[in-house]
Amino acid sequence: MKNEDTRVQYTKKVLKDALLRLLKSKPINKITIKELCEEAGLNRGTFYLHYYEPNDVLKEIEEEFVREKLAFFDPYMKNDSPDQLAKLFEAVLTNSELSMVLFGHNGAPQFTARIKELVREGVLREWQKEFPSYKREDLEFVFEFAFPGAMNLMLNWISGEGKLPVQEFAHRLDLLGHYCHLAIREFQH
Amino acid sequence: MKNEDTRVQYTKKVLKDALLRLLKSKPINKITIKELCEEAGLNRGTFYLHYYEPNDVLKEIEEEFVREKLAFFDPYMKNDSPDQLAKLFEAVLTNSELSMVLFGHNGAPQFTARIKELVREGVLREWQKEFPSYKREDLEFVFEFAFPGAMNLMLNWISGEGKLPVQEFAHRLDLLGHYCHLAIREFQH
DNA sequence: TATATATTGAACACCGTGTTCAATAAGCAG
DNA sequence: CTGCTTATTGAACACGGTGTTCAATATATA
Repeated sequence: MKNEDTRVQYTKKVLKDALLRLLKSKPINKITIKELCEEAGLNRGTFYLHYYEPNDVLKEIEEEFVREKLAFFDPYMKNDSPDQLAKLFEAVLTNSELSMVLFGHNGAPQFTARIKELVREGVLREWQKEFPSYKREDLEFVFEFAFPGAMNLMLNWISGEGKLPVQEFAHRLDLLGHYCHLAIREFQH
Repeated sequence: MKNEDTRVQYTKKVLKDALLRLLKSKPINKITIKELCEEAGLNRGTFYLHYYEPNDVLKEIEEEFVREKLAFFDPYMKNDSPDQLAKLFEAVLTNSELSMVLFGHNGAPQFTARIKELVREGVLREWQKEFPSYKREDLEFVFEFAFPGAMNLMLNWISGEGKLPVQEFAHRLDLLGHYCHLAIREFQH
């Protein structure tokens, strides 16, 4: 009873594949259980044995992506190297098709929020180390500014098929993050 | 035949009011035509005389908000003053309830994009004036970074009932935008 | 006041939903 | 390989929202 039944694994896999196919042409909330099952070649009743709505399948896809490709963000790994950003790009690049769906507008509203929370702790800790004199709340303020911007740039970058070389793109993100901190000096309270 | 029929005006108004009421508890894509009409006290058939789906009503609400409250962004008004930001805050503050819905997660996915395009031209022109030596594409790169961040901060700020004084909040946004430009100096090509 | 037209309520077929049931297929443990 | 367990299937069902129609009614406008 170690692993899931082979049949269940198959069912979930074809559902995920079918969903990703459909997500390229329409947003998640326009995808119906019926069409998802037809795309997957499954009986509609089978869907209800594992999920409640199509978004559940998407959540599972995200979960896998985070667990398998973004494991290095785990704070327990004590990965204090600033090349996390580079690793993230690598993961995104080698899974660009999937990333485009997850990060894109047809993707999951909850995904961005998921990544945000995943990244928050590590980034704030890093920043706190670099700027010990700054207040935690000011760093969070800047994080709330910089994170969505970085996500948006990344989405543009993936979609645009990476006109900029990876190194330069990462360099710019790094720069922007860095310069945002400088603003804190002029914050008032 | 100057204006719309009084009855049509009434119908659209109650639909908008009803939709805003419903949007406080659930996202737009979960709102059904049936419940919207019941909330509005209208016959379901009446809805189809003016709209196709609930999102159309939301789009019209946005349209009005932009036209009535954000008219000063119109580039034809040649409003070259940098107090556009302050005016935006004023508009958002005096319509905080509506703004929270439009900017928030239950609101319209297209609204943020709408504002983005509305603001883009003015902001880029302003920046180009301030930093004539910078390339247009670099300024756009920074805009793609700064805009989502600013929107996110604004949403947080409205929802948090404005813990920060307006002036200080606007000051910080201004600062962040300014410091982002400094990064351009170190861009490579 | 007379005319135009917006709204209503009812009815309709259509479609996706969520659930059930017995029959069938496939995996898994011994 | 065999027997047991369980996932999947196909069919059926009631339910609810959709989109459209129609004549009847109410209301605005000229």
